[in-house]
Amino acid sequence: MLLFDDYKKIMLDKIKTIYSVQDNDMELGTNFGDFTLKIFKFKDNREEVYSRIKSSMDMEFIDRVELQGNYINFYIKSSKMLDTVENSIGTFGKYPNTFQDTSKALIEHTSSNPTGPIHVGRIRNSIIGDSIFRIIERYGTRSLTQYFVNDSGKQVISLYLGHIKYHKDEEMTVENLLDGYQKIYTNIDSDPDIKREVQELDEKYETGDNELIKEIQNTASIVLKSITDSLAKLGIHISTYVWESNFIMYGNVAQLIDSLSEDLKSEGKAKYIEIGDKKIFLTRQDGTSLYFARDLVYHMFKSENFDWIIDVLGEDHKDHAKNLDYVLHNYLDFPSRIDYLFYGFVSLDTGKMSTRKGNIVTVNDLYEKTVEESAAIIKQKRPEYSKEEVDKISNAIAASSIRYNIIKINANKPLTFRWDEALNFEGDSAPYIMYAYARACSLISKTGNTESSTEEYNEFEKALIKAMYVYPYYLQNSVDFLRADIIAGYILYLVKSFNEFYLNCPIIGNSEENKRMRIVRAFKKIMEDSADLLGIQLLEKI
RNA sequence: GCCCGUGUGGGGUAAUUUGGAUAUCCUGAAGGCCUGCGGAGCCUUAGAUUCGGGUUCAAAUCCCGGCGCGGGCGCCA
Repeated sequence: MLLFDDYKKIMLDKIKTIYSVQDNDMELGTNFGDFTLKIFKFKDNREEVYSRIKSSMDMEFIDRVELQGNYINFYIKSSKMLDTVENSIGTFGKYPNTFQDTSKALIEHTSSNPTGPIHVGRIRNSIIGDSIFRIIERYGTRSLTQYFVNDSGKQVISLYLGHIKYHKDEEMTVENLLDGYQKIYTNIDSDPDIKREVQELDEKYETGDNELIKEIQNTASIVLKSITDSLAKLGIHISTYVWESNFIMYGNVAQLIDSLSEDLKSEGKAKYIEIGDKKIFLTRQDGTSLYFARDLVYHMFKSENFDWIIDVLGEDHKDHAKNLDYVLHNYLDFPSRIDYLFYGFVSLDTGKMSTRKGNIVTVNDLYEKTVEESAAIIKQKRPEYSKEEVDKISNAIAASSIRYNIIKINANKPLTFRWDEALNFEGDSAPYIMYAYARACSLISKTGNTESSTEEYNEFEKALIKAMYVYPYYLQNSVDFLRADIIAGYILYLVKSFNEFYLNCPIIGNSEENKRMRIVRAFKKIMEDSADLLGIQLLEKI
């Protein structure tokens, strides 16, 4: 929960004692006042409504109240907004302050099958998950992230078998494993032996051959390591891992199927549950379990320790999630709050991404090219920087840029990856944001820390102060709708306000220096706070 | 075919939940600022709500239909 001087709420509460208005009748103003109240429902006597509301607005933070058409616009004193931000930072080290929630949240994200490098499509999952995790933490809810490692099923068995068949005496490197995996897939249709071997291993695996399960876990963990290395480059660190095989090893899947037995129907030996006119199978004819059953077990497991479960899923999982949710709530008394966050697929401008056709861009490729490109620009713009500085900055730009370009798009929209956009560092981009921060830092390093108690602010100063003050409203919204793109939009708005201020308000040596530096120092803090939510790495020099 | 989602300037994108003022911002195009505290900047101009109906004082937003696009319809995951 966020704690700050919520002027909107204070005004609304007061207005509610006079007239019946809804919370959403008042919103943040854009061009017309700091806050604005819709009074269409009072339009027959709006003059009277206006004058009664106006005279009730006797709070100290009110600058003025105006009637414009069917709206009442409220202007807040900039000095009060700046005080609010500064006091909170001074007292609590952050604006807004938070009240620590007692509940615990678990965000499951990425969970890519450990059968290949992570590409720019899958990374959308990780970036959304990690940003939502950071936002919820910031909001005051204790959270962890979790990667569900899918190490059962034919895909991972093929990875294991590929190594045995094609690279048996070689070291288990990621390259060898992926090569063997590809070979299994290209040969499985023409070679009945391979099909049979996969089948045999699968049955052995499912009946709980713990020796085999462990060997396959080891194999998968090598590819998994390469995935988490890619994530780490973007500043994404998973708190916990859960191996799907553990649920088979410890018999949880069998238990679940037992406990549901009254609700299950059979077709031969295969068991299914009926939802509407659909049959959702939990086990196969041979008794082995299916994804749906294992996912039920996994969710029940998550709910044992967490009050709030968030799953980040590709939109191809929509039906699955709907059915899962239905069974969890109607047959299993699922105790936790659960949210499913879906995201649209990422395609390339050359068409759909396809591992088999080789039409993919891996995160490692993208990262390397972005580092290269930004390093070239830094060398040109700042030839005096050392190699270490160039390295540090270009890595920060690459991680920030990749994250920002993906998170700024509303998750449920499809996204087309384009190299020229990924490598554009102007306008709505991470370097634009990082640069504004560096400018602010440069000013701070050149000025002293002096007091100022001016009440008068020009339009640029006012706009920037307001942009800082409204941060909690954006944060609240992004938590309410579990949307990280709202924060991206906010940061861009904040930075634009700063750049306009910077160009129009000279500071060093100016008579307004002390007043303006108060604003700059607050801006620096809000930037650090908000950029961190998206994993944008701010540097004092860029 | 059926089900779910989506459609905003040349390209991308916000506002759509909760109907409300002049539809945001970026890019690209045309022009401009600046011996400037860091130009990865700032300003100006032109340019958009898929089509048809409906509800409403008011529709990008809600409802119905068409068309386009994405996803799903496995004893795969």
